[in-house]
Amino acid sequence: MTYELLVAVPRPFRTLLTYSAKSLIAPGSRVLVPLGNTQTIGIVISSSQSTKSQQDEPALPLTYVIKHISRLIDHEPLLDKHLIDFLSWSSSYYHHPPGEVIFAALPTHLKGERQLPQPVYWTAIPHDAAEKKLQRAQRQQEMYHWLVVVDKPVTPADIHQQFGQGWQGYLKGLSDKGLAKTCDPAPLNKNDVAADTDLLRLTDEQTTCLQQCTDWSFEEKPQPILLHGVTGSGKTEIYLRLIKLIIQQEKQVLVLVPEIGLTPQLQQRFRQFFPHQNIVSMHSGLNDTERLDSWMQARNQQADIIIGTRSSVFIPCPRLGLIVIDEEHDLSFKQQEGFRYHGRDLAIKRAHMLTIPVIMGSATPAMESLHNADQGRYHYIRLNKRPGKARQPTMLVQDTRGYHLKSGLSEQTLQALRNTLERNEQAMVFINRRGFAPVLMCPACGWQAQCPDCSSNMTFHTRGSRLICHHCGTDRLADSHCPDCRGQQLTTQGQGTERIELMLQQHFRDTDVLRIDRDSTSRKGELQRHLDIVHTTERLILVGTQMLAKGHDFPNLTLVIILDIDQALMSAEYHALERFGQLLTQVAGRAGRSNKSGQVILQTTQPGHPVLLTLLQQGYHPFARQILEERQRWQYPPFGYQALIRASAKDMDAALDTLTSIRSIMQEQSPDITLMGPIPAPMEKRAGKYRAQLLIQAANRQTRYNSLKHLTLQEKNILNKRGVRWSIDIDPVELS
DNA sequence: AGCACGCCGACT
DNA sequence: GTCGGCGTGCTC
Repeated sequence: MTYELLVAVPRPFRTLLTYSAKSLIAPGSRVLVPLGNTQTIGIVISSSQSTKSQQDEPALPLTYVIKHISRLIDHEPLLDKHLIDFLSWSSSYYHHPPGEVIFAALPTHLKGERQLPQPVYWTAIPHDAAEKKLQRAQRQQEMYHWLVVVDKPVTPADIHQQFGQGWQGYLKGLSDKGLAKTCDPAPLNKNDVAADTDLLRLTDEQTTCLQQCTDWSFEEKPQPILLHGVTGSGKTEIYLRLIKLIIQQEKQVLVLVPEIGLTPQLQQRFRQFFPHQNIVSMHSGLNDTERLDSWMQARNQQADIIIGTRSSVFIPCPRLGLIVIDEEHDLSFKQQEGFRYHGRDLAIKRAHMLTIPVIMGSATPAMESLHNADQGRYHYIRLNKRPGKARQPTMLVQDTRGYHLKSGLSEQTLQALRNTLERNEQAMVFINRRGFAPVLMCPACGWQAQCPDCSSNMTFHTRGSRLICHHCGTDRLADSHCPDCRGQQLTTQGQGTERIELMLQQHFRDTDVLRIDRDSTSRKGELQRHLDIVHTTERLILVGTQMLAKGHDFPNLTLVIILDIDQALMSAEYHALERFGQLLTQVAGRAGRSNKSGQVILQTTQPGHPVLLTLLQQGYHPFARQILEERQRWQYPPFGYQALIRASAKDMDAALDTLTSIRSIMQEQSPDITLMGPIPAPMEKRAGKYRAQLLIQAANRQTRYNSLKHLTLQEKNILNKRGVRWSIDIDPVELS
């Protein structure tokens, strides 16, 4: 008797491969299989009795010989049925090869043949003479006391967190002395959840909101909840209390946060609220072993709460009861290369497949989410009040047309800065461009420093007088004179954080100017050091990029100045306005958070921009309405459904030719889709490759799916030469 | 993605 | 005469 397996291998194949095996293998298990003339790891997706023995004639004659697997690696499956179904769905939705999708969900260590680690727990062995035995071993004594006090089985990860480097030695010491042993895991403690005194801290608005979210969450078929809460309105407090209810039902909770959202403060708040729960995290700051540990704890149901960035949406959680998505509008939920999934959208799908609630929060919800709420597909609730006396800041538009700007700031803006500093308060200048100036040019002949590998200017950085390309990282010493006409002194044009910093230092000699951007905070812990300075210095000017917009609380900040927004207002990219509105609202939320009133100044040459005025005068929601109306007129998302096919090659024509071929294949089969392009990408050349794109728009998901499914089936018929690489991006958020 | 096969330039 | 350049095509 033989069995037939469908196996996903980590290769860009559009299909699963068929292998035979002598026994039935549980789906989700790893197998080693022959592929070509090598071996590779695969994950079994399905397993069935071979049809070969039953019928003499197969329905379709096979054009290949089915090979036998080399060996089974796992004795228990890594992934459960739900996760396999969820990953398969993701693979179809994004038209991405199933094997690559499945392997994207595995921690690095499990992508090979390494054995699944067995969970280990340690506990203290009570002993009367323990004190005496440990007299001369200070750290071992501390560890023993800790194990006794904790009074439950702990994992090596817990011990590591508590005792840091050298924990293995101390533990071994205890074990050798008969004072610690391995044991079975502890049962989950559903009753010791959170301190009840915390409930007293909710405001009336929060209490009502929590009640509503609770009711919605416990509906028979819960719909996603969109929690629209202004900055500082306490969305986290709602999440925590909703999570508590789910934990009490002995379920697990997955919390998705943006890439920079997983701050020590957030983890601290969770640990404080859930002192008895096992909280694990999953983010880019962990090494492969730590990631494996978190993954295993989630899979083995030891972790009650998993906090992580977008890839955490794929973590196995056998008892998942709730998904929380914080800052759901954040762009970092969308993977921008390879398997281009959206963590938020997949989280909603996963919750739907499991019939569990999902709550997503934001001060500036994404247009798609607001639209889904409008359509009744999501529940929608608001939190409008900031705690304490904090009020919304006043907004001032500063028309800079026809003014001579002193390195970017108008005289009125400088005056507002002066006033703020005189009151011993902090000001922040926000400019979304790092470096000194985006252009280095020759005033005589017009030459500009260009990146050799990208179609973009190189940014001038003062540190070491260098030119850096912000798209590919090319970095070289800046020219001292024009390479074309040899003569003149070169000049810079435009401004970045460094130039604003320098100008402010010269202008306000008695005030500290602190710059916060990727360049000034690249070293580990540097951002935290900078933030500490902000908290301990009364009077200060902060200069920075969008790093400043996210989550940090600056109590003494009362003035926010926003520069260089015209690009967003005039951009051809329809997402730019939405992003600008979100950024402005988030940045403005930094001003006047305690009992001081805040002011926001916006310098622009477009003071009459209608959407800008709506945002400033009426707020985010009316602004969003206006954008949605505009999108509806053009049938742009969320009213239409897009996919972007990107191609890159060593020359532009090759890329365009491939896309033209794709276009004709799609057009033939799907007359009901709109095809735009192919055109060269807005940035034609990047990192030495020419890039082109073809935009597909459909009236519904089904049409989009069918047209792209047809394309992938016709893959072999695409005219493709000269090393053209192409890929599909579903629901693109960046058309560059 | 790997890995092999395959047909054209500068080397012991 | 061969080593190796990476274009093309296949993997159950």
